[in-house]
Amino acid sequence: MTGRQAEDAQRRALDGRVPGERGRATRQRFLDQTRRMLEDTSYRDLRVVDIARAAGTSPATFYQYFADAEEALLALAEDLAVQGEHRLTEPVSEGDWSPTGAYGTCESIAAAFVGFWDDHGTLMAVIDLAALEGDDRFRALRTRVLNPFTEAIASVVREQRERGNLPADLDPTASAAVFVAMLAHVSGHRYGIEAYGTSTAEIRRSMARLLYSGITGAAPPR
Amino acid sequence: MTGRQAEDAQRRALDGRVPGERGRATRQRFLDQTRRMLEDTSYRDLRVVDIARAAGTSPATFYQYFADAEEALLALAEDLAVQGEHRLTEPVSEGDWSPTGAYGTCESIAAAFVGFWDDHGTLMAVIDLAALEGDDRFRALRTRVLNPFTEAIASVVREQRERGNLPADLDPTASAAVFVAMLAHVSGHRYGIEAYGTSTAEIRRSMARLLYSGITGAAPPR
Amino acid sequence: MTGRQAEDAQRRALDGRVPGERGRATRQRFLDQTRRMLEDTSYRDLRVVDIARAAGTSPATFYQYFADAEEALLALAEDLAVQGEHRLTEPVSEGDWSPTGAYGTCESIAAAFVGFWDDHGTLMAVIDLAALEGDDRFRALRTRVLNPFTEAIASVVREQRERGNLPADLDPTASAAVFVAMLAHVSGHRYGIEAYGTSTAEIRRSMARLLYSGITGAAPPR
Amino acid sequence: MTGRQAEDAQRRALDGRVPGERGRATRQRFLDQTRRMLEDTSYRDLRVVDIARAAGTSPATFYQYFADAEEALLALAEDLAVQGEHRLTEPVSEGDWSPTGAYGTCESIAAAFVGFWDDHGTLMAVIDLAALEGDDRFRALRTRVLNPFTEAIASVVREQRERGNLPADLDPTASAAVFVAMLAHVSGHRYGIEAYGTSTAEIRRSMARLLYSGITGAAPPR
DNA sequence: GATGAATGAGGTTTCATTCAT
DNA sequence: TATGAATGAAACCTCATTCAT
Repeated sequence: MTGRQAEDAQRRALDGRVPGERGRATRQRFLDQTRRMLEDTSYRDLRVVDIARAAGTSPATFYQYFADAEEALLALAEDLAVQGEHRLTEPVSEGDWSPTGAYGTCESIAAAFVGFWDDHGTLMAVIDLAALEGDDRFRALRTRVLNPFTEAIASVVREQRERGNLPADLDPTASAAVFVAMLAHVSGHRYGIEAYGTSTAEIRRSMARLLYSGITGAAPPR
Repeated sequence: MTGRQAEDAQRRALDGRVPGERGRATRQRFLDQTRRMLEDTSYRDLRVVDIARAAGTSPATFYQYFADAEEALLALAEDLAVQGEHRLTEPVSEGDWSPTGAYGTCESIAAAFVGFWDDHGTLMAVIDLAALEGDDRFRALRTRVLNPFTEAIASVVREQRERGNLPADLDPTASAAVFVAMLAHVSGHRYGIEAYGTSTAEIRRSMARLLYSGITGAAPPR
Repeated sequence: MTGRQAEDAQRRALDGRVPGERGRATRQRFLDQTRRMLEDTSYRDLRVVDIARAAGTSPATFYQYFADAEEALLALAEDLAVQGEHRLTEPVSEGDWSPTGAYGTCESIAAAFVGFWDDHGTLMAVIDLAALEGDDRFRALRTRVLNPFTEAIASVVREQRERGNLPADLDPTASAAVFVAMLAHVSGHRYGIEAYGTSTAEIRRSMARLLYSGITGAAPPR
Repeated sequence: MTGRQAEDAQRRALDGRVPGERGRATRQRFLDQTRRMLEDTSYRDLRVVDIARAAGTSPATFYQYFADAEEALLALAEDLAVQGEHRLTEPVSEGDWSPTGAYGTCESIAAAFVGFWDDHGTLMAVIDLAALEGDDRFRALRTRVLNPFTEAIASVVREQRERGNLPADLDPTASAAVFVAMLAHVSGHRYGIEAYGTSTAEIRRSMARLLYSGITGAAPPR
C-alpha cells in the first residue's frame, strides 16, 4: 500500500467510501450540531434523531459518518485534547518560576483553566461524566487532555523540591494530581461555587494562591 | 392536624395509604437493591424493572413507593446528607487549629474525605453526575452534603485571617469552596490519580499540606 | 429449591413473572397466529409487528413472551417433534415385516409421511429452511423430529440383513438416511412433483415400492 | 431487427446502453462476488452494499447491471441450468441399461448428483430455498435444472415397464420424480446424513442400489 | 398490599434505492 | 461508466407506566 493509499484508507467513511468535499461538510455539520446541542442537553439525552434533525438531514445520513452518538462526541473531544495540550500546558512550561515571577505564573495557570472551561465547559463536563461512568474511551481522552499539564506541573514541583523549597519527601506526581483535580473541579463547578456568593475573580485568586504556596513552598503572598 | 397525624402523613405511600410494617419492609428492600445495583450500573441505566426484580417484587409495587427511579436515589442520598454533615464537618469544627495542632487537623480532614468516599463513593458519584447534568434536586442535595463543611472551613479561614495569618483581601468563602472542590474531586477521582502511580497515602498527604498552608498561611510543613 | 419451585421457575415468563391463566392464553394466541401466518408468508418475512397485530396485541406484549420471532417458531416446532416421534415411527416399529405384511407396512409408512406433511408441511418447511441456512437450533430440531424414525428403519434394515435378505456389506444407517431423505423431500415437494401430472396416490405408491424393495431385498411387488 | 441487433439488445444494460468491454467485466465481477459471498452467507442476508463493496465498486453501479440482488442470483443460476442438463442427464441417456450394465449406470447417476452438488451445492441450496419459499422464478429454474434428468429417468422406467420388468400399473413419471427427490435431497443434506456416521461412499451406494432395483425391477445386487 | 399483564411512545438501526456529478 | 451522498421506510426493541385483580 502506498503512502497515498494509506492516507485515503484513513479517511474512508464507515461504509468504505472515500469522502469528498460535500461529505466532509456534512460530517462537520453533524459535529457542529452535536456541540450545540450539548449546551442544553445532557449527553445521555443526545438522540441521533435530534442531531440529524438539527443538522437538516436524516438519521440514516448520520450513520454514514458515525457508528453512534458517542462517536461524534469522541470526535469533538479529540479536537479538545489537541487544544488542551497547548493552552493549558504553555503557562506552566513557558512560565516564569523565579521567586518574583512565580505568583504571576500561578495566576496565569488559574486563568488558563477557567478560560478553557469557559470555552469548552460543556464538552469537558461530558468527558468527565462519561469517564466517571466508567467509559474507558472517555477516561483515556480525559487523561490525554490533562496529562501534559499534570506532567508539566510535576516537573516544576520536582525542580522546586530539588532547590530545597519543598520537603524532600513530597511526591511531585501526587502533588500535581491534586492541583489538577482542584483546577478542573473548580473550573467545572463554578455554578455551585458562585452560588455561595463569590466571584470568579475571587475563585481564581484562591486557586492561584494555593498553587503558589503548594509549588514554591513559600507562604501565600499578600 | 395533630403532630401525630402530620407524622403519619409524611410516611404515607404514594397512593395515600398509611403504610404498615410490611410496607415499610418492602420499601426498604427497594432502597437496598437500588444501592446494590449502583455498584455496577451507571445510574442512568438503572431500570425500575431491574430494581423491582432484584428486590423480589414487581415494578407495579415499586410505583406504590416511589414516583420514579430517581426518587429512590434521592431517598438514599438523603441519608448521606445527614451522615456527611457529621462525619465531614466534625474534624474541622472540633479540630485543633493551634500552630502545633493545625497540620494534624488537616490530615484528619483529608482522611475524613477519602474515608467518606470510600464508603459512599458510588452514591456521591451519582449525586455529582446528576448535579452536573443539571438536576436541581441533586444540586440541592450536593450542597446539603457539603455545605456545612464548607462553612466550617470558611469560618476557620476567617478566623486565621483576622489573626493576620492570611491576607486581608482573601475571601474565606471562595477559599473554602476551592478546598472543598479539591477534596471532593480528588476523593472521587482516585481511579484516575492512582493511574499515575501514586498511592492514596501520598495523595492524602498532598491534600493535607495544601490545606495547611492555605488555611494557616504558614509554609507547608516539612 | 423444592420440586414445586423448580416447576414454577421453568414456567417463568421472560421478565421473571410467573404466568397466570390470562398470560398463557395470550402466549397461545401468539403461537396460533404465528402458525397461521406461516401458511402464506415465508418465515423470513415473519414480522413481530404482524404477528402481534394478528393476535390483537402490540409488539411490546409479544416480547414479554418471546425473545424474537424465531423463538416462537421454535416453540411451535417443539410440539412437532413430539408428535413426529409417534406418528412417523409407529408404522415402522409396530409394523408387520413378515414377507406377506411388509409391503402393507411400507405403504403405511409412505402414507404416514405424506399425512404428516399434509398437516404440518409449512412448519416442516420452515424447519428445513432454517436448518439449510445453518441455524443450529433448527438443525437439532429437525434431527429430533426425524431421528427416531431413521433409527427405527435402520434397525429393520439390520434385521433383514441378518436374515440374509440384504447384502452383508449394506450399511443400515446410510440406507435408512436415504429413505428418510426420499420420504421427507417428496412429501415436502409435492407441489413440484404434482406439476408433472402425477397424483399423490401414485407418488405414495412409488415410495412404498422403493421402500419395500430397499428394505426387504425383494423385487418390488406387482 | 437483425440477428446482430437482437443479440445486442439482450446484452443491454438496464439503462439501455449497449455495454462495452469494461462494463461486461464489471458485471462479471458482481457475479463472481455474489457467488463467493454465498459460500458463507445465507442468500437472505445478501446485501447489495456488501456485494458491491466486495466487488470493489459502489451499490449505485450494481443497479446499472441488475434490478436487485435476486437478479444476480438468477443470472448465476441460469448457468447452472445449462450445465445441469448435460452433467446430470448424460449418465442416464448414454448409460448402459442392459442387465449387466444397469447397476454401473445407477452408480454413475448417483455419483453425478453428488459431484454436481459438491461443485454447486450452495447455489443449488439457494435455488431450493427460494423455490420452497414460493418464488416462481426460482421454481421454474429448479425445474429447468432437474427436468431433463427427470424425463430421461422416466423414459428409462417406461422402457423397462414395457419389457415387463416393472408392474404395468407403475407410473414412470411419479417414479422418476421420487428418484429425483431422493438424489437431490440426499446430495443437498449430506451435512445431516453424515452426522449419523456414514460416509459419502456408503450413501452413494445406497442410492445406487435403490435406483437399480427401482428402475430395473431386479432385486438389489449384492 | 402486591402484581400479572398490557401498551404507548419513541429512539435505533439497517437497507434498497435514487440522483447529481 | 462510475460513485459519493442522501434518504424514506420500516422493523426492532425497550421502558416507564397504568390497571384490574
